[in-house]
Amino acid sequence: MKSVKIPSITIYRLSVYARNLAYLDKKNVEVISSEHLADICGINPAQIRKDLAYFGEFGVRGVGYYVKDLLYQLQKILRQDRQWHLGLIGVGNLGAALLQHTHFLKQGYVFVAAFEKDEQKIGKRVGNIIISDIRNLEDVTKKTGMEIGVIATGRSSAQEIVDRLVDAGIKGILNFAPIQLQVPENVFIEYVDFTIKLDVLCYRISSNERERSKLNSIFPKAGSNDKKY
Amino acid sequence: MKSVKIPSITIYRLSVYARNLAYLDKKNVEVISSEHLADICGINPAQIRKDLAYFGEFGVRGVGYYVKDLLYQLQKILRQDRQWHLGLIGVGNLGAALLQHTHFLKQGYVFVAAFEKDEQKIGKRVGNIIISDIRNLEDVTKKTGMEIGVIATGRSSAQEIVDRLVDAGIKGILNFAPIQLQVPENVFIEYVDFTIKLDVLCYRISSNERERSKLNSIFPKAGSNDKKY
DNA sequence: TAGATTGTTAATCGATTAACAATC
DNA sequence: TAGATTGTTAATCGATTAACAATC
Repeated sequence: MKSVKIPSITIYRLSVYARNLAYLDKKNVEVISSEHLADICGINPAQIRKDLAYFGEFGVRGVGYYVKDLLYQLQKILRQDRQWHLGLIGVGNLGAALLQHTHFLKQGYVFVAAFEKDEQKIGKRVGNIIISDIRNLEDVTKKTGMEIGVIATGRSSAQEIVDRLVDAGIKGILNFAPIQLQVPENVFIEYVDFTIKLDVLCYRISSNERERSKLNSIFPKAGSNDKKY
Repeated sequence: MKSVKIPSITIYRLSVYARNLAYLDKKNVEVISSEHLADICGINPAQIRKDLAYFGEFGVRGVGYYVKDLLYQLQKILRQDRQWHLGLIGVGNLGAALLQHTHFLKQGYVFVAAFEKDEQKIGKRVGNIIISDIRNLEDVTKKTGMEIGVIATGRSSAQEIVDRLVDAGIKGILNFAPIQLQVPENVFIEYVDFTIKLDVLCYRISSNERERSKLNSIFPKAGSNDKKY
């Protein structure tokens, strides 16, 4: 009865596997070992086998995994075997780019609505979508069968929008706004935050340089002996 | 000599703390406890104190942290106390949105160049940047003092571009292309991948529904007894 | 001083990986 | 059968958190 709680990071990797299997399939690769797939994904092969074991046995011992078959199984697990209806809130530069992001469509994600508070933008078309008034959020959400809200507003309005989406019955939120949001436990939220990733990058570069200049002052020349990878 | 390796996730959280401290400072909050800050960031208070302890003692026992002071210290650690020069490769919908992303500027990130292979786009202006020919990547990188490459191309060209950026001396890459990239060990890379996040979201929604319908068939009504959070 | 909150240790928790029996 | 690779266990590694002495 009590099923094992599967970690988010495992699901994340499943999606990486599926993506790369789709690529291999397109290249007409028919069979792949966990070791080779691990190479492509930048992951440990035991990790892959462990991740898959949460859901069943998909491989053939001594052989590996049939690409088409494993891909099919993963798509079923991830519910990539159907369309998902997205709604965008906040049609700024980023929001507009997401509306026109063709990669989503290939993956089964379709925007069915977009919302703005800016009167100038309401009624305009971006991609295939006519922008709605944010005041009609609840109505349009229900009419269009929106299932997932994509938040591309600023920090200040994000929580209020989330509350309204939750009340309207939305079960998932992809948040691009730089703020931690509150949702009830049967609603799920994922954060996309590239400013933080830039911060991490800059820290790593700086601390690497600090490290090197320290080494250089002790062993002059040592740091300049760069190897190719 | 051998300094403790600080986990990426700690740096990630440091950036979250800094962001929220900046917000608190703007609201004229002067002192904050780890418990309250933890609330805002959606993190355990012991976690915050542990993360900070990697870098020093920034608080006052019995009091908490002075917002302005801690913010200043974090910005110094993260090297947010200077400008960073970004270069964009691939000016599609997403790339163009990033070029015009005003939030970056506030954080000290400035695009100094953008590159395309599409002749139609070369020479056009987006935001403050004139798009360069990708063939001049190495030249323009050096001339503009580009430090970080932001990859917003498709999967197929990403690795080749990374190799050229690395040869041109770039030390950090923010990658939006859906592919695992190879870099030498003194070059750092961060991935932004919102399609995967959508996949995780859909899995969570689906598995939650599967769970609920299972419960409902055993204890009818149980699932409909929704509590507010 | 009494109350509060930090900095830090030690315990807990969870995720990764090596190793190998099972088996194609 | 011999060789290869999975599925799974057990060991390792690392991150989170509770607890509390230090101290403002």
